[in-house]
Amino acid sequence: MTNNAAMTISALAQAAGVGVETVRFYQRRGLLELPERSGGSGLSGGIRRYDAEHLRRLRFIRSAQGAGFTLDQIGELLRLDAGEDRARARELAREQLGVLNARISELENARAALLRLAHACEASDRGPCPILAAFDRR
Amino acid sequence: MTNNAAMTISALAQAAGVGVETVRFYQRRGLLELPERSGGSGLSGGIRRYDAEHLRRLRFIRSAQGAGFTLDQIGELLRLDAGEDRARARELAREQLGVLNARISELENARAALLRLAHACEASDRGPCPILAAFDRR
DNA sequence: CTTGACTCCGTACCATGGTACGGACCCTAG
DNA sequence: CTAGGGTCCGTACCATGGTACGGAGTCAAG
Repeated sequence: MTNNAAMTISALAQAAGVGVETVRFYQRRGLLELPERSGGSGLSGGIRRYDAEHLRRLRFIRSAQGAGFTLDQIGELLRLDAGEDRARARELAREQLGVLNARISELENARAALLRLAHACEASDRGPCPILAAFDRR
Repeated sequence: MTNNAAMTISALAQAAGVGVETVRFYQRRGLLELPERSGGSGLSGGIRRYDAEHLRRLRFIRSAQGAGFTLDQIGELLRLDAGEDRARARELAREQLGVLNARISELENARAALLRLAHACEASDRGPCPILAAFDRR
C-alpha cells in the first residue's frame, strides 16, 4: 500500500519524503489539486484519497525546487505541462539553464576555496586558519 | 576614492555590490564591526569610516554565502579566522564540502533534466511539452 | 551659515517556504 | 458502538535574509 492509487495524505507525504503540512501548503498554493472526498456521508464529506499522479506531481515539485525554481515558477511549469505554450516552456528552461550554469560555477569556485582552506588548516594544529584568505581569490 | 582606507558606508556598500541597508544588517548581526565615529564633535559623534579590511570582510561574507553558508555559519567562520581552533575550521570546511558536492550533483541532474526538456520542446510548436516527464528520471 | 545630501539608529515591514495548533469530523479495530 | 488515531481546514507562527521608514545628526559646498 505504498502508492497503489489510493493513498491518504500521510501516505502520499511519506512517499514523497515531505511532511503532511507541506502537502497541504502546496495545495493552498495551488500546486497540488485536492482530490474528491471519498466518504460523502456527512454534510462535510469524508477523506481525500491521492493517486500515483498526485505523487508524481508532488515529486516533480521537489525536483524542480532542487533545480532552483521558486514555487511560483513551479506553478507556471505545472500549468505549461498541461498547456500548449511550448515557446514559453522553452524560454523558462533556457532561462533556468543559465541560472543553473552560473550557480554551478559559483559552487565549484566555492569548493575550490574550501579545499584551499581545508588544506591550509591541515598541517599544524596551532594558530588561526586563513579562512578569509581562502576566499580572497574571487 | 574607491577603497582608499576611508570609505563612507555607501562607498563600502557599492564597492561590495550590496545595499547600505544590507551592510547595516550585517553589523546588527555581528558580522561586520562598527568602526569608530570620526567627528566626535557633538554628543552623538560623527560619521563612521570604513577601510579595506572592512571591505574584505564584507566581500568574504558574500563569497561565503555563495558557498552556501548561512549567516550564522559565516559568523562562526569569522570568529574562527581570528581564533585558534583549526580542528573546528577543518570540520566546517569538510562538512560544507559534502553539502557542496551534493548540491552540485543535484544541480547537474537538474541541468540534464532541463536539457531534456528544452530538447523535447524544440521540435514542433504545437501541443504540450512533457515538463513533468523531463524530471521523471530521478 | 544655510542648504541639501548623506549618515545614524531603532523599529517595522517584507517575501519565501514552510511548521504548528486546535476544534471538528471520519473511520476502523476491538 | 466507542475509543484513538488520522484527516480537514483555517489561522497563527516561524526562520532566513533582507528592505524600508523616519527623525535627528553631520558635513561639505556655495
